[in-house]
Amino acid sequence: MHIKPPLSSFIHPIILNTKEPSKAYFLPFCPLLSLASMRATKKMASSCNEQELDELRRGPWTLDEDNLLIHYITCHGEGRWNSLAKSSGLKRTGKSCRLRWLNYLKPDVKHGNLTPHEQLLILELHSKWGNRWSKIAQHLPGRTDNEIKNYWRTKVQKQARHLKIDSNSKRFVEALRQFWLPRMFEKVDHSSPSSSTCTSTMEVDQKNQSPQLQDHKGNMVDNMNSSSSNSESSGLNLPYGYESSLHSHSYYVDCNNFDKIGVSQQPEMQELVSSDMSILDFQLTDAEWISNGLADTFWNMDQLW
DNA sequence: AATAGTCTCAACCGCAGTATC
DNA sequence: GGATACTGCGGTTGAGACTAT
Repeated sequence: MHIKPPLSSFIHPIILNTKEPSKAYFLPFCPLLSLASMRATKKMASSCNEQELDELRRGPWTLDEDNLLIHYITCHGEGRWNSLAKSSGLKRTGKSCRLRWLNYLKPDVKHGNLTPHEQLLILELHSKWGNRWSKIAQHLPGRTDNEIKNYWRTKVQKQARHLKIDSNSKRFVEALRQFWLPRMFEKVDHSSPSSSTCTSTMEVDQKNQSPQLQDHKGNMVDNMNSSSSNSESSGLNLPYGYESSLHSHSYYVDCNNFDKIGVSQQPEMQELVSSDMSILDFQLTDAEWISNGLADTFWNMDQLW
């Protein structure tokens, strides 16, 4: 396929970073395509004639295709994807072009691992909205719904499987709040230069708790009490802005002052804090399941992140 | 080194909502 | 108002990379 080179003045950064495109294949020669999916493709692209359908490409995009799409959108703008697909010379559906642009080629799309901030935000927002990936993605600039969805499936659901808990269950949500969110706060704290002078009580508590949780199964409540009393007796003014108190069968994080902490200086987090959601404000009423080794599992799962 | 199992993530699919004719 | 086209969303798939045996 001969494709005009992109404008000399236009060098898209993603082209420099993109993976070596996998071998591309044309629809009629693709052994991986089932008859059903070919039919589906034909049905989907109902506006195309038979010959066009036979030439429609699927599968990974090549560098040339990427360049062509970028070049076309640079000149004509995005949107009207079906006509774009036809006019650009790409043998792709409009849907495919749109997806490639929005998820990968668009200049403001971030690539690379999610930051602790972003991971925290995803956990928070998913607790609030569930699998509303696009809505969640709106609060993470540069991240796509697809990326967030993949993150959830590969990282979060993996943890759920590991724990043998349904990731949609209340128990799992509680586990997230109980263990992950504090850990994420800790990570955010470490990763945020602006908050480097802060010492989170949660962090202190966790440093104290973690080995105990790992080494002494079944003593969770006592540990909690111990930690709680430390926290309370010290009368700490939580520099992190939230209070953590641990009671015999409950674990309570007060986010009343949450807006003072580093992480919540981000607009998205401020929105969360100001919302009616009290995501960090939870009571653990069923503590025994944690003491049955769940905590161990959680605390040992940093390696998975 | 070979093989099997697992993980990641780009891409696809079906569907629903909206726009246009 | 109905038909058709377009767009966007969430769920799913599968190729390639990675890891364990």
